Amino acid sequence: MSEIPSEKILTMMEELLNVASDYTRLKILYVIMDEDKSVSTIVEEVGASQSLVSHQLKVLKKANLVTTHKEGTKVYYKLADDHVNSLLKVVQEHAEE
Amino acid sequence: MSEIPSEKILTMMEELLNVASDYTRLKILYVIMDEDKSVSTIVEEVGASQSLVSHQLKVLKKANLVTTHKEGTKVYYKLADDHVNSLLKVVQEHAEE
DNA sequence: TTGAAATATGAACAAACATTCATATAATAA
DNA sequence: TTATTATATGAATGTTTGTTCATATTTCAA
Repeated sequence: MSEIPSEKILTMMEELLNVASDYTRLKILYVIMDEDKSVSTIVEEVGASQSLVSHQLKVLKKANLVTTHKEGTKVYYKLADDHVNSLLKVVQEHAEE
Repeated sequence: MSEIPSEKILTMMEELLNVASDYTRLKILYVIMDEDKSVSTIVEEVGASQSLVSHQLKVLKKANLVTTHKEGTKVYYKLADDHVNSLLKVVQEHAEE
């Protein structure tokens, strides 16, 4: 007897899934999964343009999937919490079958 | 040391998340979560137009998130497998905090 | 065979979005 | 200050997509 979540919860779920459902952002999330990394490192490892990565990092941050801290001129991004990990794991398992 | 999934896997993950990341489709998935239901029942319980529900059911089916069987004029939809449940659970938990 | 009920489909449209390009801002070093 | 490195931002654009409206198809009963 699972209930349908409230409109508010459903909307929040929709937003989270929307943010996660982009190739570039998925790749970013994996790149910073184990340790926080600077934007320039993320740009290298993701293999996308600096502008695109910066735009998408902003999307991820606005949705609270990542947090940041600054060191000098560099900005380090990391996953916000463990839910993001769980989400990626479940989706990856589904995809790998 | 989590590896970045292959391009193919990432694309599949992107597609799954995309399909899940819509308000109407999320609601449909919850409506048929416990038992399979006919389109007309889904339309009622979701509270969207028949056309919209039908279109979105098609999207869900194409992505293999749901399966169908026919009884007379009615078509019954149900969740394809348990991954869908797990995915919704993880996302819902994230949203509820 | 007509009619009604259930479901699917196609066109049309506005809104959302990913990406690129050019440029701005911030921090530091020389 | 000036130059350089790191990051962010804004405009522009082409594509995708959610929704509606109208209509088609299927199934079965009368």
